Amino acid sequence: MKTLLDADYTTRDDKTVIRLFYKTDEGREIKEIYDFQPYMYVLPKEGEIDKLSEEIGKISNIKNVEKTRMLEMEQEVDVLRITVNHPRNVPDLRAIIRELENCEEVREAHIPFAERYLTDSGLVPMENCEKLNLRIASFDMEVYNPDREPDSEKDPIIMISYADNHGLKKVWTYKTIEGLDLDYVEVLGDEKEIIEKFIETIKKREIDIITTYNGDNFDFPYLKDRSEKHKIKLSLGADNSPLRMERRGMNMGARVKGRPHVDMYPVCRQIFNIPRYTLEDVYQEITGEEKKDIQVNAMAGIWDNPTFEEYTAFLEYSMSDATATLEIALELLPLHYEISRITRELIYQSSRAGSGQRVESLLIKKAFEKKILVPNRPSDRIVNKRQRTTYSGGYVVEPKKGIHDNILLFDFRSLYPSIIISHNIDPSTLDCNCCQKDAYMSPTGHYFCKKKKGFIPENLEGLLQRRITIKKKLNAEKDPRKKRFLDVKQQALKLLANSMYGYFGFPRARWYSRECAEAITALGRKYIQETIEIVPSFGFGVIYGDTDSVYLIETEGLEGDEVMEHAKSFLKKINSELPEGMELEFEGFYPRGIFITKKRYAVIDRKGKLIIKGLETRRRDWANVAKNTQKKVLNVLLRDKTPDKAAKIVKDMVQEIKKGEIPLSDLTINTQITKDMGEYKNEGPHIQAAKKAMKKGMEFKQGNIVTYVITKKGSSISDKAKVVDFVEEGDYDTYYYINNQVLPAVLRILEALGYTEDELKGKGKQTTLEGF
DNA sequence: TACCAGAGGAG
DNA sequence: AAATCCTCTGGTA
Repeated sequence: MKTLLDADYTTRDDKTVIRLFYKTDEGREIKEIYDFQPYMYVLPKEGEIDKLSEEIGKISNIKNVEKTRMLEMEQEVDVLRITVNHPRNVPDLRAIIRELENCEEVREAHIPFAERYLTDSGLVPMENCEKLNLRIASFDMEVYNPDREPDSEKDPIIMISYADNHGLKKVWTYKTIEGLDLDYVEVLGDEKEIIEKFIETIKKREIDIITTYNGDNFDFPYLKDRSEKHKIKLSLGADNSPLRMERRGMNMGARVKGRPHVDMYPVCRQIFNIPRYTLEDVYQEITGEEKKDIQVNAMAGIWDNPTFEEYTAFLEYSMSDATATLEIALELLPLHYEISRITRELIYQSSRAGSGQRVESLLIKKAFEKKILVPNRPSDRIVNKRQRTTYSGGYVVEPKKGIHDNILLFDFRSLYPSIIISHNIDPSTLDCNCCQKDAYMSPTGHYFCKKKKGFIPENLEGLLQRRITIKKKLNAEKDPRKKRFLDVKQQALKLLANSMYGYFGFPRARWYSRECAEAITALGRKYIQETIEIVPSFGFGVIYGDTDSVYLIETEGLEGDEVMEHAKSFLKKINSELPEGMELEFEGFYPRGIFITKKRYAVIDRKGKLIIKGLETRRRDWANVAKNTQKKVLNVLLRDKTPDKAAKIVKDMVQEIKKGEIPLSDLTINTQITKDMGEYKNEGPHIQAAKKAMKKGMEFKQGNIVTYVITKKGSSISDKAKVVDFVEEGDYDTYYYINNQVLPAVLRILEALGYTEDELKGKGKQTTLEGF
């Protein structure tokens, strides 16, 4: 048994060699493939294939020209398959060929060579990797940082922590202290020695996967710089090749050949929705436990003049970074193994890929199997054009504002995927020539072929059917380990199925089709609107709805079983009229809910669990004081049904804030820097806070989340905004936190119940309590 | 006060 | 480098 961990190509004697990095029962294996050459397809102008073939034959660096038949928009076409001697010549040859008189188009010239091999060979990365018991290690570094942000030119690495899933835990450092007693600490001579020890350990312990937390942007590039300083070859690769930093779009990826490096930071940003993505926050999200943390600005001081307690705490912190990263990796990697297997992308790629890239990888593999010509990547000009053409999305119902009791929720199961499948929505079936009258119609005026199944609907259906099979197995399975394995499998399939609609509308997609994306959403609107129209005839009223869901209340004085009977006949009626594969489901019953505006509401379920949507409580750019107060008010209204307590909660919190005793952790606001720092026309509080912090040596760039507090000193809000690291406890603007945080968050809710702002601020009388 | 840029959520 | 719809803030004129 073996599992494919990595693949690349190299050049030997000017010939290409594909290398496949396997983990096997015995150890590892690097298989080399010599007989695979890059190629591209060329579509000739109508009837000119022979002329074109002749023209291409005259060009140098071409190994072979051969006629073949491929599918283009579900039609068989004659094309030329051009084999090239080396991938490095592909771009130039493509440019030459596409200018030839008889050439219509060049295809598949831009598929990276190693990926091309994986596609054509049908190899599945990470197959059986669970059975092979992969050796997974994590590492983290602490760096000397007297100027806050370390500079790899001068600031050495002072600790490297390491943990693997075979029991080894280490912190390598080169300073000790009297009485130091931590069994995992190994004190070596200097920075060079700890780096060498790290490299040696990865190799000796036959590590298969290296994980880090932000290793792409910090640990690996820093380690690389420091290794170069010491003239150490950072030969971590399974073939002893050095670590390589690769460009991946806007970001960098640290690549170790044959021992894939998986950076958990981008993985966590994709999977979790939390206010911040520090290792501590993510660790808490996964395990529910607090992780040790120490102040970054204290590190250099501790290193220079350590006390026993401080140094021990520093070492413990360092160790916990590696063990936490390992724990996170062990938790999240299984999903990525599965995504890797489904999309047949290397784990190095798939762990860093976005939804669009994953869908595309999957489609390229499936296209190869069906001999479908892969569409080219759009040029920047086309991408720009696509970005300018927008289309309409889901339908949102204006909510009936206020409190409602006994709410029923219905929603369409996988609305967009089920529309794609049941209406056969695909670029190749769009406005086909064969079934104009009898086709699947879209409200947009386009129609979709009924005779031939489209490429994307077919594959989407495949994903969903596999998911159904797996879910059946999952329900029958007793062994918790196997259950978890199956659950991860179905999650991965769901993830990919749900990405298909977005892919149609993604301007950089090869299979982009605005008509398809538009048809999907238009049909979605049609079905939800038709559903809403017949609601009254079953004795219900619509409280709210968004895209694929409707919240209903009973309106004709029915009770208990009678309500459920009506709900059942409502469902039956809707479902009898839906196309096969689409289904409206009863999703839940909520004794009470409060609806504020579109996309902002809260309901409580029978178990007393509060479900809050869109409100400040759910947003990272609001302070905890406001979020917690809002949550308390919602609890009082929905759970305890004691609205008069709400005013007291708010008044008490206002007093607390005035006292100046709210801890900073409840005052911080998190906002992401979404643009390049220089691109801002309007600099909001987070940007101005970041800029001030940058003057003090902190680094900020696009993608970072700024955690700031509105302090006492300054004129405007932005002026008062300071990154939390530079704020003293108690230094906060009470006026701002009362009037711009707590009050707006709670007033919005109370106003939806009919209170006025003046009443709530004690200026008026509380007479509008009746009604609940 | 009206408008905008910017952000982050829902589905 | 998945889509659109929507609310809300802080700054500006």
